Amino acid sequence: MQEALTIGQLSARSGVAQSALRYYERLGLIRAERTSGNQRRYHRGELRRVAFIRIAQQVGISLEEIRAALDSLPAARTPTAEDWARLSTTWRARLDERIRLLNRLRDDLDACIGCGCLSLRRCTLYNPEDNLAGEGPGARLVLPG
Amino acid sequence: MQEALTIGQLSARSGVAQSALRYYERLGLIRAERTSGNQRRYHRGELRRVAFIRIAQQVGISLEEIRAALDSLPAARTPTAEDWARLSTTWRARLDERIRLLNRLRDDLDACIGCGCLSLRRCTLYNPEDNLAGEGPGARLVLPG
DNA sequence: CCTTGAGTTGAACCTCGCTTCAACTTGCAG
DNA sequence: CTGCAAGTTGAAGCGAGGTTCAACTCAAGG
Repeated sequence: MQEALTIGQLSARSGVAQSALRYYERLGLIRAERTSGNQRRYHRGELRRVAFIRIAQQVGISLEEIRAALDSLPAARTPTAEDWARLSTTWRARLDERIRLLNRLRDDLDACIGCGCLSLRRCTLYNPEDNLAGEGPGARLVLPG
Repeated sequence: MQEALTIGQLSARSGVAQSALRYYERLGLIRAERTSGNQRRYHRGELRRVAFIRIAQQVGISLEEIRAALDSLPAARTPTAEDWARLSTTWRARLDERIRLLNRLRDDLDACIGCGCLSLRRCTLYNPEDNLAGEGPGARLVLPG
């Protein structure tokens, strides 16, 4: 098993376009060594990073936030299982939060449809606190989060 | 209760910037009548549409997809509760799907961290079907959805 | 050698979802 | 009627997250 991956190999393995991998490198999300001829060679560990990046993106986290999270991993040595676990703990909270939000949105929508209150009056979804009467009649849209 | 809302009123009520409301109109997401002096006047029902748009956006649905969904509402008459309910049913499925996906992502991540398999080998998260051995050894990243 | 495919760069371009701007016109209160 | 806030337009700009392109170099096989 060879130690380093070319960009083509990393792209094929990760399913991420080469242009995107170079872009991630510019943003500081992944790292590569260079051959004498200036070609990128990736540690196998970068595959983990790329996977992590795509997963995080899926749940709506920006590349900048992802970069910040990945910066918490030690650059000098290969991250251990504990390093990843520490990072994962933080992110689990994010996932939990998003799941909670989605559930609330769905349930609220169900409730609104059910009660026929999509008129935006007396509706917990659009007017959660019912304290917005300051500027004339009617509710104001308040988005959760 | 006045019948029509100005753009300023709709903006204040919905929490959406006027520029965004004009943008939505250009994309065909909302509609407005015009005064003799060419100013927009919104039916109160447009408030529902705007709220719907923001909610849908929150769960990561593009404006184009939202437009397609809203096109299913009758343009001629004010949508009834049944019209909205029909639309909501479709979207509930979307929400359920996204919730399912997020849960899976979280659980898989937990499992991967737990088993130390973030090496992308023998890992259900990165290699759900374990049938990707065609092009050399090692797993390929396969994103769900 | 020569060829061919894979890799390199910076710059330009793209879509999405808006915001900002300039240069006006309308609506309404005093 | 004046004055001013609120509305109008099209065009340009922005930030994120990339892709595409031209012009080149590198690596490996014959």
